This record gives sequence, structure tokens and C-alpha cells, in this order.
Amino acid sequence: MKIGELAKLTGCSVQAIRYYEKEKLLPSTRRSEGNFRLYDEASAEQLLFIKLCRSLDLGLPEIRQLLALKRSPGAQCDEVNHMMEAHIQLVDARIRELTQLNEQLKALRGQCSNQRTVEQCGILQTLSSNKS
Amino acid sequence: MKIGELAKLTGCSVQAIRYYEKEKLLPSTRRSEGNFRLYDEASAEQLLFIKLCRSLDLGLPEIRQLLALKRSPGAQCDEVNHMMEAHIQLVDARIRELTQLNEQLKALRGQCSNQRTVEQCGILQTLSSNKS
DNA sequence: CTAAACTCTATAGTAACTATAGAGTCAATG
DNA sequence: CATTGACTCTATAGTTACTATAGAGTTTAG
Repeated sequence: MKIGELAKLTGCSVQAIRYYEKEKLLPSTRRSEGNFRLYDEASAEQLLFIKLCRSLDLGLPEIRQLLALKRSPGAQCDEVNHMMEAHIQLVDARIRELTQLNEQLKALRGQCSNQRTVEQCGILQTLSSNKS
Repeated sequence: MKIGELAKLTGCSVQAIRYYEKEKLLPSTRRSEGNFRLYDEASAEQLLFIKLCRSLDLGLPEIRQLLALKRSPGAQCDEVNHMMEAHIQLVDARIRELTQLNEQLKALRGQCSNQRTVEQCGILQTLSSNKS
């Protein structure tokens, strides 16, 4: 199949597919007479694997590593575990950050009701007081 | 004071300060004889305002808007309220996304214990099953 | 046979900076 | 007084994971 068909099948954009090839997440495929990329079922599977990993917010280097591990099935999978653990820690930390952030934002929100002028705006006043 | 001193005082990097100037978040300052930027107390205050807004994850366009409002104190502050509300919604949504993500990741984590080969790795197997 | 739809490569843009190169400025030291 | 080190200047490239675009070639339907 050609790249457009693969894109439709997997839900990835055509440009993303070409980008993954350039970044070595997908192998260079054979080409048609007219130099069009030609894909098969295996390409689609690998692309879906990549897409799933991306939906878990794994970075391209991490995915490259996972793909390499998949190709050497005799290796120990400690590496996979470590990577996952690190990634979970990262997401956890980001959630904590954002939660704290949201509390600050909601506290701010209470400080200005409509129909006031900027001069009386509690939000701007608070933001201007410079206590971090 | 010179840019390095301002940077130390506010905790911003020198490049960030120059960047904010280029992006019109800080006014162009007067220069010394040798073409060095010279700042005063007001510069420091405005920079701290920007830094606080950034710590709330507001984007530079939003901050530009807030700064403009600060300069026209007679205006209504509905705009400020709207912007804050929109930003809170955004952060809320991102938290929900990440929380869901983290549940998926933690479910994955349980599927591979150490000392197994990649072939037996539950994480890779699950990721390869392609059910989104 | 031609027009539409598709594909190709290469390049620029996104956000908010950081990092670097190469050159100039300034204060203090030998 | 020359020089050294710390600082500053501008301009440019790099970061991430793509998207968007230009300009050219290919394929397919009518």
C-alpha cells in the first residue's frame, strides 16, 4: 500500500510517517517504479506500536529503544522496566506541578469580579505584588 | 544596573531577559556608553511580574495582554477574568489527561518483572497487541 | 488527453527559550 | 600601561515532534 493508505489505516498523518522514517523509527521501505513508498502489514503494525507509545507520551528515543529491544528477544527486559519506571515518575511529577498550579490559579480567580476596572482588579493586583 | 545584575536579582537568565525585550514584554532600555543595557527598579518589578505569570504557565501573548491592561487602569477587567478562566480550564484538562495516562502506565508496569527476557516481557507484549 | 488526486524532497515554522560564536567593553592586576 | 578575566553585545542554531508549504513529478479517472 502507499503512504496515504497507511496513514488512513493507522490514523497517523502522511508527514508523520515520513518523519518517523527519517528518525529511524520506521525502516526505509522499498519504492515503486515512480519512487512512491510501498508498505505492508508489518509496517502498519510497527506504526501502530509507535502510535500507542506516543499516546503514552513516550519520546522518540525511548520508542527507538523499545523497538530495538523487540528485535532482540533474548535480551533481559530490565531496561524496559527502568524506562517505564522513569517515565511514570516524570508524569507523576508533572501532575503534582500542575495540580499545585491550578490551586494558585483558582485562588486568583476569586479575586476579581466582573464590571470592575483594571485598577480595582484583584488578579492584577495580586500578580503585581511580586511575592513569587 | 546591567543585565547580569538584573538576572541575579530576579532569577531570570540573561538570555531570557533579552528574549523578553525582543518579544516586547520588556521595553527597550536606555544603553550605556558602551552599548550595555541599563535597568532600574521598575524593570525588575516588571520582570518579576512576567516571571510570576510564567510560573502560572501563562503564555507570552497572554502576559503581553496583561501588561497592556496594567498600563490602561481605567479599562474593564472582564478580559483578565476570561483569560484566567480559559487558562484554568486548560490546566484542568491537561491534568485529567495525564492522570489517565499514568493509570495506563502503572497498569503496564505490573506486567513485567525483572530477570525475564524481552520475549517474555509483558510490557512489550501488551504494547505490541495494538489495541490502542 | 487532461485534470484531479496523490506522492516526492526540501525547507520553514511552532514555543520559549538555551547554547554558541565572534567581537566589543570594562575593571583590576602585574 | 598592557593584559587578563568577567561581562556584554548581536546573530544564529538547536531543542521536540511534528505541521505546513512550495514546487515538481506520478498515477488514475473520466
